[in-house]
Amino acid sequence: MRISKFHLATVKETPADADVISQQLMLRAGMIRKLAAGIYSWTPLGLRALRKVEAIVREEMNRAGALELLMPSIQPRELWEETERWAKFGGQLLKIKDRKDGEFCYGPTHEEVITDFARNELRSYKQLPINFYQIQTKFRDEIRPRFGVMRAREFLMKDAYSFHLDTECMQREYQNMYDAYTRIFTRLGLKFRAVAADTGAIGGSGSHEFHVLADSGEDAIAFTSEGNYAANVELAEAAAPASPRPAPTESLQNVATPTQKTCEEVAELLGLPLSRTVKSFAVVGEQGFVLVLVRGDHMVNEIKLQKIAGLGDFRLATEAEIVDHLGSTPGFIGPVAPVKAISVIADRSVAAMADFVVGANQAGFHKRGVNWGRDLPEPDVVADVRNVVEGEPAPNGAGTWSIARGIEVGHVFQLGQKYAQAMGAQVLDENGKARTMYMGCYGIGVSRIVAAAIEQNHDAAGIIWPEAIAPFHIAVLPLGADRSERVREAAEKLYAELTAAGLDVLLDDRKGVRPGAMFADQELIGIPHRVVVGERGLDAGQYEYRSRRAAANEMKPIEGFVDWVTREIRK
RNA sequence: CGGGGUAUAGCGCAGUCUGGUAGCGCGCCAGCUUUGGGAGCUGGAUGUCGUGGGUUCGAAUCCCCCUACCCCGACCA
Repeated sequence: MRISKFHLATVKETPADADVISQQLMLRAGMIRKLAAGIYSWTPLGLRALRKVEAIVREEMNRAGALELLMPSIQPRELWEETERWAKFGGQLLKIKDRKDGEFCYGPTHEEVITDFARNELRSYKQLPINFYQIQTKFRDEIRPRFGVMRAREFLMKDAYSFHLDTECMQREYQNMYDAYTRIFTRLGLKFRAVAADTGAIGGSGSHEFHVLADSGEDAIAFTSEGNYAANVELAEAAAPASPRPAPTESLQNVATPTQKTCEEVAELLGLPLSRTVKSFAVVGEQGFVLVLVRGDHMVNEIKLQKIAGLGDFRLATEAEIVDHLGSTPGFIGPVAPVKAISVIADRSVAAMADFVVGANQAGFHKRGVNWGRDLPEPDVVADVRNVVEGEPAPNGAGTWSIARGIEVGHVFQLGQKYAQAMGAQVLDENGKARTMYMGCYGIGVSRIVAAAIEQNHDAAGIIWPEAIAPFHIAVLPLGADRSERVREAAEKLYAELTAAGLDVLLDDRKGVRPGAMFADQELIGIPHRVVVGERGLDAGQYEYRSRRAAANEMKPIEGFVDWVTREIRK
């Protein structure tokens, strides 16, 4: 591609409303343009990167035996009523009406459509197992779209759905997809990690997420020092306390904490370690007001909390409810002597504490020397309801937990019969008996991968594309071509040869563009290789080659250069 | 949805408090010079000051409504 015939639209200034590096660089490089909140156009440059990701995903899905199809993005309400997700999916579902007032949604995912397709197409166990996939635009009306295409409302997704007669078969395909995903992210040149995950709104039994590792990632993932187990922090289990609860040594007393509301402030005032304080988190569940207790140095894990019987879809308590049940405003609340009956859920670490500090349910006061059984009843529920922290022991002798940040780019689920059951997707087995199919589903955020790759690979000058995603493999930069017929001809010849070798080549044939601007553009848009053609080099029979990751030029003989650089790029 | 903020040229911003000719930088166009790390000079084009209403002789500026966008919290590929 010649830049003179391409739409290269780089800018020097960082757009004001871009707050992560990938979004800044994609805008500066001219890869994407915002149309509305969370809705982007892909420019010719950006689309080249997107298509490369898409091509690798498609190749590996095909290699793994999945069949590509394409389903509609607009889906009728009736289908979503069958699984009760028209209501359950909530505000993320973009609902639209046609001219006859018929109700539709823009597909955020395709379990309903594919299950409908499968129940119509699949009649016999002989047609199973089968795995259908598509690469298609999805729309999720995110509460808060941000970070450019990393968390957009409209995005490109590869979604696959497999159908099976039994669980074992489903699990084999799950493993097959897990392996295909591993190949995909490896080929894309990304540092990634598969982690055990919560199933969320999609549902089902088993699930893994694939995360691109990057410090700017929105997700925390936990992995053990022994045994190679990794999980989303939402799921990572905290080991039960090793030692039993000590006997009380202090008596219960009120202490004045006039302005100290947080555990940190209270611990500092009392000269106690943060781990001696207890945080009280007020929620309202199906069975009323609940106080959740975790240690002052821990964080409540709301996903774990949701799984506790009787809580269901809990919500944070309002300030009025807190005052009503405990007699105090937030900041000084605790489980001792509530005004009204409440239930108490204690994290396992809290249940094993003695002589701890809690809010006194009185503004300006906390209680210290608090002990279970003596000063308040034993907790109603003791469970693991907190996030694990860096360095703490992992369960089952798996060493210690470490925490890293990741960007979720893939997710595989064993759905079981959830959708097939709700929608009556059955086939006849070898005995002529109707059996409900088992399903798996497997997603990859194609557009998100482009952003994630940048988060993981950039420097002060711009993007550094992994070879597999780069919109162009190599840039040819002629210096002084406006004055030198020789340079112009040599660059044209090199461009033709590299193109003939099957590479995606960008030739900077713009008139009157000075060298500094050429270099800056090539580095910003992240072309992994560049070759400078100038009078200096031609006199010496050399090109100046530079890898995007290198700090200096290498002089390469013109003779044999195309072969050499083609091998560099292909390896 | 709750809280906070912004809206002025293609982009980044000043001007608003204290009402009176709409500005700066980058980019864009033309010419000349320059040419190995985002060139210099000269000249030029570009705005319903987010929308609607009000106050006023006069509104980017003051008041009201609306809308869009951004940031912080509960979601997910």
